[in-house]
Amino acid sequence: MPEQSEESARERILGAAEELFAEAGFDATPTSRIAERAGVPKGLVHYYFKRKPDLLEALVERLPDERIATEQVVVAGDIAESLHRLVDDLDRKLDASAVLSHLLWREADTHPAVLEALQVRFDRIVAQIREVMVAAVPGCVERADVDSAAFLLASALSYRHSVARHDDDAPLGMRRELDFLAGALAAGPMV
Amino acid sequence: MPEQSEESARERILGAAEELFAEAGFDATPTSRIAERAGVPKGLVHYYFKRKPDLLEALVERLPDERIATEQVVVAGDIAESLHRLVDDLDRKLDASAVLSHLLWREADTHPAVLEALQVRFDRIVAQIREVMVAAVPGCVERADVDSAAFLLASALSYRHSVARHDDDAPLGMRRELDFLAGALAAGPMV
Amino acid sequence: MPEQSEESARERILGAAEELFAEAGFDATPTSRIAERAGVPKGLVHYYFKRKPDLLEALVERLPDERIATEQVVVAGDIAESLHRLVDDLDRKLDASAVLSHLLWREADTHPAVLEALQVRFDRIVAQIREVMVAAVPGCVERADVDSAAFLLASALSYRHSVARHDDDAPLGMRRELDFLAGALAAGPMV
Amino acid sequence: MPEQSEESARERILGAAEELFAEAGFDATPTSRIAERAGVPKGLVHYYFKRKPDLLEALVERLPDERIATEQVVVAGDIAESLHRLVDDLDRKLDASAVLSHLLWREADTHPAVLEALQVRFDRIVAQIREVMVAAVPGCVERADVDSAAFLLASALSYRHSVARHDDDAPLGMRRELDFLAGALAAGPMV
DNA sequence: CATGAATGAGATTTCATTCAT
DNA sequence: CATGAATGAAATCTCATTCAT
Repeated sequence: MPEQSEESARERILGAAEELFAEAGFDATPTSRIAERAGVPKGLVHYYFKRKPDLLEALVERLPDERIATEQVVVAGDIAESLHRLVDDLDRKLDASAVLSHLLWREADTHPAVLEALQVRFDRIVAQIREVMVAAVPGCVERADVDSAAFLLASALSYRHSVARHDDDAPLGMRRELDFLAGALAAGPMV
Repeated sequence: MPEQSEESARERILGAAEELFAEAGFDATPTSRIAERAGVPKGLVHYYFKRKPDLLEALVERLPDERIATEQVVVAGDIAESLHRLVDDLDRKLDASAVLSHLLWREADTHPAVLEALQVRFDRIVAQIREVMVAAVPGCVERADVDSAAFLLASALSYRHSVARHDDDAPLGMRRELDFLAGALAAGPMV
Repeated sequence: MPEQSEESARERILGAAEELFAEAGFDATPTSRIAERAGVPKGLVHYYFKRKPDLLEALVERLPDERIATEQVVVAGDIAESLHRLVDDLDRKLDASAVLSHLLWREADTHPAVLEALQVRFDRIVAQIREVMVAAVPGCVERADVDSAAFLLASALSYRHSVARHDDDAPLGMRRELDFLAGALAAGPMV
Repeated sequence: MPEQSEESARERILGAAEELFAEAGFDATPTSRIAERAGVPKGLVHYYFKRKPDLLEALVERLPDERIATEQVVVAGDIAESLHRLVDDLDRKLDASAVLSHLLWREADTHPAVLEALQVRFDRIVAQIREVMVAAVPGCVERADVDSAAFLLASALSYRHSVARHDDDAPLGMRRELDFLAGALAAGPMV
């Protein structure tokens, strides 16, 4: 007899696991505490997830697809503005699953399924940034520069959303950095 | 009676702990396994480190100071070359304690002492990059641009050394990105 | 909706239980695995057999009656041949329920109903062997010798069918032993 | 601080395990009950025996060697008496480890180490009986008859000590059967 | 009738920590 | 100083059984 049956018991368990794993880490979170927070009996956790790592795998599968339609953020000819809009959108989507993202970063080391999911995601973000840059730059632009800028930006984004989130007082935006990158790209091929 | 007494038993314990924590995480590493790998009896671990977290704290104190003398890497007027030399040096120093860095990053969430050490280290790297940039740029340069570039570079460096280290096939160097940043800074204030 | 409804679901459950109990023992076999092998939902096992031990009792009731018509195996005057035929028949019948026999023997210790069934069966076999011996021996024969021989033969038979079945390379027949016993009985009363 | 330190804690644990396994079987005996009966904390059982099956293996290694000096039981020329003395000695030795023997028989199915130990033991008993028979028979004797008789007797002995032990009212001795076998052998080659 | 989600007691196992020697 | 037996709290996982549908 489920107590708060709005959400299915399975869903409540996953939610509780996500929170607790993010708070204390995978290993430091007993399944009993997950059950407690989810408001279900201890046995039910293992009924749905035979082994504890299965919880992690299920969480990976809940990772939202943060793909963004390139044409919706590109402002033709204005790299800086295009990047702002892209980063805004990415931030929003990444924030929506911030807890999840962070916990996965922590567990990537020891859980291959998690590691793979994260690498796929990073590559997707790099590709997306590159796409927007190319679409926004008016004339032609050095492909190597675009790659460099995209890699730097993706690193900074990922870094902030996974590692540097502890630094609560840091401003979320990256306006300064985006302007800098946009300017560098607009300046055309460096000699 | 220590078996391989070249290193002190205490040192061997710390070395074993560093390896094992990095491999499997702090929580997933039993002190008994640390003793085993260090080749010391189980009791000795707790003799030197009363509580398990004491091992982590001792490891933090082993963090080498990767400060680099600015004047040794700066090539006046050549930002790109200066950054290359700086990143080379940083990479070398960070790599020397790569395992340690990574493990600390993993445990930052739950061990405040570790978190603080990491933030101090990140800030130190940003400052150092900024110093080198300022010293290398010939004329004046927008302070905001230097800050942006330094932040982006420090992010990418930290990201690689803590998180992205799994990606074995990625080239360690960042030549392309460094050239790009150097060019952007050399181009002078963006409009 | 039974999937392979040739056999009734109840029958398939008993068959699966017999196999699994024999493979791993009663305690080490979860009812869920019985359901799985039988191809029925988990709930159905407990629907037909309220408690797990009920499965064992139902299996005991399936023990075939291996009684053999004495007159069909006795070759008057030829003890050896008579015993051969008897043992052949018994082997066939016991083999038909070999799995069941073995599992019951394993569980006899802890399930009184099973123990009783096995003792009844052993006594029946002794009696049957005795009957055949008496019918086959031409003249008179020491009753004590018949008893001894019957007991020895029943022991060897039971031993093989319950315990020693692991020894796959042992020949099933006991020709040598039967000839020996027949000769001993034929030799008349020992002094 | 051991409570009854006459016997070592490890020894008390093995003793308790032997008793309980024999009473209820391996699977039905929780390690917690073993600890309880041994008068040690639960953790100590797993300190000495990492996995539960390790307890069984340790018990197998405690199996006494019931070898008997042939020359001590043989009464030259008197097969019956020789067999009596042998069986008496074997009974005594087997009885000394009766509980252990029986429990091992039960678990042979699922624990290969146990199975092997038991087969070795059975073969040893057959060989010993054969030796005594050959030494006691005055003239020459058919080798096949000796083999048959030895196999029958070993079966009956093993059967009684492992399986048929439930039958408390059965007399332990086998005087009748031994006399019968001795007579059969003494009668010389059967035709 | 049949089902499978739900339950909770309890089993095995792990492990940091203590402490007598 | 150093050791490893001892301890017990707690973790993961299993499973017979119940019951609403």
